[in-house]
Amino acid sequence: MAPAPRYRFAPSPTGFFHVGGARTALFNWALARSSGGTFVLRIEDTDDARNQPEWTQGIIDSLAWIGISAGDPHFEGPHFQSANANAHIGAAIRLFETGHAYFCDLTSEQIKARNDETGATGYVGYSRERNLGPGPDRVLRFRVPAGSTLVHDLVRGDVEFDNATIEDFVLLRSNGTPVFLLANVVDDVEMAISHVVRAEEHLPNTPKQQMIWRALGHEPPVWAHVPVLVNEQRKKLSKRRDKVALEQYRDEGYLADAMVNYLMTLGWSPGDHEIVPWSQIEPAFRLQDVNLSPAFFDVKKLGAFNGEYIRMMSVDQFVAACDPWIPAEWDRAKFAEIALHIQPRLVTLADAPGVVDFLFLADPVIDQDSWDTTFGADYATALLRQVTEAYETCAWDHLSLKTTMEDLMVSHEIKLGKASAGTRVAITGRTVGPPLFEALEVMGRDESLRRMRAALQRLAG
RNA sequence: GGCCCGUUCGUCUAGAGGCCUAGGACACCACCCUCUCAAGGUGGCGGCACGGGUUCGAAUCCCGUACGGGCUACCA
Repeated sequence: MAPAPRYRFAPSPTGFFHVGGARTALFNWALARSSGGTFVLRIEDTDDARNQPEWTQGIIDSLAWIGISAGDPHFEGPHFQSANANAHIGAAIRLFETGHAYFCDLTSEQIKARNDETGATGYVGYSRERNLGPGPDRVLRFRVPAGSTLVHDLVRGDVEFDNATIEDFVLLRSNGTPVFLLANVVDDVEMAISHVVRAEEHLPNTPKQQMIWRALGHEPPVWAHVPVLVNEQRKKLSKRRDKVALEQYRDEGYLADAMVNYLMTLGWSPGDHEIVPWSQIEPAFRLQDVNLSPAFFDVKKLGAFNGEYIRMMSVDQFVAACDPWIPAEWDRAKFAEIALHIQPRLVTLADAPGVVDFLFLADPVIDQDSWDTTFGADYATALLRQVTEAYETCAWDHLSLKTTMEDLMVSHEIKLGKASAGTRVAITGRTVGPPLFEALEVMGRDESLRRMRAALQRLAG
């Protein structure tokens, strides 16, 4: 029986967690869990000095947010590549001893100078037959064999590389430190990684890694290169130009479930319906079904998913989920009363305070345009006066408030939409917002009347 | 430049030679519902990059072209 598969996930610690990385992590996670295998987290930086503990913690936190929990039995790690430097160097020496690698004392400048003479590009095996031993200022290079290298890729099929196009690449720098390509393979071998699922950009590196695997005496793992995520210009998502930090979406009130679900629809399809819980995605995901072409990370569609997920919550869940975005001084009970009415109106949780702030502020922030257009109507001021008067004595529940206004509007021959506009602006300062009568009920008679009278005064003055 | 990968509505996708008059979702538009805005409902717009093959039959297989992207460090 074949051993349980081991999927390695190797984000580089750069201070944030990339949405593209998140998707790759989810792919690996689904595969590891549904196969009874293991998701192996490896922090990849060969230089220990660059490993920032808080960055690693950030990655672990972000993974946990999207459901990839370090406490899960299928989760292993984090492993640190830099901690394994001795093994990397040991492997390099073995490659030298077995003739798979050789030392070279040429500097980059010297190589460039030679190339200028010969018209060659890259490193063309200048020191291959010089039988140099180890020494200061010498790099160890892999002796790329003649022939070709065939990479079996679960997503893309067989890809053949002509070895003549692959230069004798460096394994050990002149200062003796291992290069990532080597470190990677050594760690993969040591951690018994069976599947390498990563972004397409790594495909050109794969023949090199595969050659190292074989030179080290091991069969390469199963490769799978998934398409990259791109921006509207169809360029790979980059930190400089694009919003790529998963943490940022979390902080803006995108739900983890929505993000996970959306990410999984990029390059793959869960089937007849695209809004599906992870419990259905996990067993359904297969690498064979992953697309070959890059996918645009569409924040608008993410927003649509997020709205769906917000609406799927119970009101209690929704209130609890909003809490981090609600200012500390706001009355929680009052927010809970209005929550039901704003739930279907949100794209992100961060939008919540903006649509109900009028309930909590000392005075509404009057939008001048809303005010001008609303009270530009000839009936508006008179009607507001009538409504204010009636609201002094009518029952204070949204149904009574509504019928009271309906009784008053008939003489003006307008519909409720126009009739309520003046009160809405007086109360909220805007023409758009949650249902007016429910908002009035939550706000209470005293404060509502105060605002309506203030509006009348402003109209008079 | 070299090597590699890719190409179905604007976007994400379904599609494994006949179920395709190419299906769904987001976006957009219209209408319905409606106290505003949303949500919800109904409908609309819109696509197989191009050219050759193979086949009775091609979005699907093959070749070429075009276009796009990725990689090309003693970074990871």
